[in-house]
Amino acid sequence: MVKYLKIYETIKQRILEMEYRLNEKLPDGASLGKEFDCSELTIKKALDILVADGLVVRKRGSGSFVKRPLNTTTSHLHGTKANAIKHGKEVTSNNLKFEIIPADERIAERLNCNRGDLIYHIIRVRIIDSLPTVIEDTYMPVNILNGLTIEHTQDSIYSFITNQLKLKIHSSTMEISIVKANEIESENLNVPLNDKLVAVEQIVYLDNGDIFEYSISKHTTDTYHFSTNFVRL
Amino acid sequence: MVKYLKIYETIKQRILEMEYRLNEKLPDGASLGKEFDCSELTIKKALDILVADGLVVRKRGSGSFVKRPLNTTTSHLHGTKANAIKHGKEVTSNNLKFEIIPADERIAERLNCNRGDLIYHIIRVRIIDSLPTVIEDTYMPVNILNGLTIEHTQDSIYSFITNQLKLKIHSSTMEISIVKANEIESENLNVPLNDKLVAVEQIVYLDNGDIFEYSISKHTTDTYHFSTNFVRL
DNA sequence: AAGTGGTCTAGACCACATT
DNA sequence: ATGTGGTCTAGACCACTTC
Repeated sequence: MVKYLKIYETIKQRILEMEYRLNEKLPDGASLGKEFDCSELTIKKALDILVADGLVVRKRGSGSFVKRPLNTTTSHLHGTKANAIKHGKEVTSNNLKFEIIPADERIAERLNCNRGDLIYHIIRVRIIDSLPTVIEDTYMPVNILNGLTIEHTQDSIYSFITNQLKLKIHSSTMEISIVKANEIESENLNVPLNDKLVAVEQIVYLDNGDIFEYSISKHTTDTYHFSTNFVRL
Repeated sequence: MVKYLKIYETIKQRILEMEYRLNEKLPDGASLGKEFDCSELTIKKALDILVADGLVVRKRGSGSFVKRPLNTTTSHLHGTKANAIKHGKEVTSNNLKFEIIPADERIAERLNCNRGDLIYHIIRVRIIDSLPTVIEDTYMPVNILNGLTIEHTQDSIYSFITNQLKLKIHSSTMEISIVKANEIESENLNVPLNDKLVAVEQIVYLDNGDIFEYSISKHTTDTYHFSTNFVRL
């Protein structure tokens, strides 16, 4: 690991373990540079990540201060399964569809590919702690996800992507709105027809700029919970 | 403005105006350094912001490439009014409550202040394009928002904070879930009792680490729409 | 082998806050 | 006046990609 990340981890640890306490002033750049045997700029890079995390505030002329403790945000840069496991829950999947189709106009636009390109189309009901909770409608380019099988979809597609294919997820866009359950959704999620569902539309980017997923998930309202934090750029 | 921000703006402009086109390779660091008469590190800082924006991907060994066009994300680091205006909508407010109260246990924890500290407590119904759309329950420390009047709450509190008090918003945390309308909400939002609403709980931080707002907003499901993008840190 | 980004240094200079 | 962070430079060295 590179130096500034090591320093970042070390200082983060100190904050989380209260070695540096809330509102306490951190040592200045020069002192930290001596401690970690590096230049002040390298210290700055480490502290800048802590600032983005919201754990530190730096004030020109007065110093760097410890701020709020880390809050546990569910990252939507992981899959449904990884998030559930992080919260100690069991996930199974019920595949409604696993097919390869040519991209139509709309899908091609979302996936930034050409019409006719081959696309995995997967519809799954995710069952969390024995409760049908989400129905996920997912589109992924075959040329990126080459080798994806129905077995992977039973488990975690994200783990296939990161562990097997060694691809790295960079970012995602997300839109949340409320929709009414149609017949299929009603049946599979065990809710009344026209009951309200939380619709989440996502486009997920790899760090090379490629899009590997476009999906629409519909969640039951009882179970849906989303939390995040923003930092102004 | 500092150099790297100027360079960032310039290059962003070139991408948005298609001078640098999608998937096109940008000039390398040394060339850009010559063009902008600066060091390569300064170029890197500018390009790094474009990477965070998702507009550029940098690949060690091969170069920097233009990626997807900017998408219009509604920032929740602005107020309800600013967001509505950006979408060309009219906002008015109907104040249900404007009081100053001492912080109880729960509020003190959320606002990271002491029990008994004075807090503005404001409840407003926001009417967007003649439709009652959100009921906002807001708590703000008096010592930070000193001078806030009921007139400001009729308009935009955010504009008071940024324009009058010259405070800068740094970040926010946000939680979304679905709840049932109680009597007050049902009446004011003109929906049936127990109808579902989108509850958004927010804590907003200033760049000095202080919290200036804790709020719970409840939106009608017909109108709620949230979009954002994440970047993995 | 050549091209290109990423990390790191030492030091200069500036902007802002505190005393 | 002093302390502290922010920007910027010039150059070294390394890691990865392409040819």
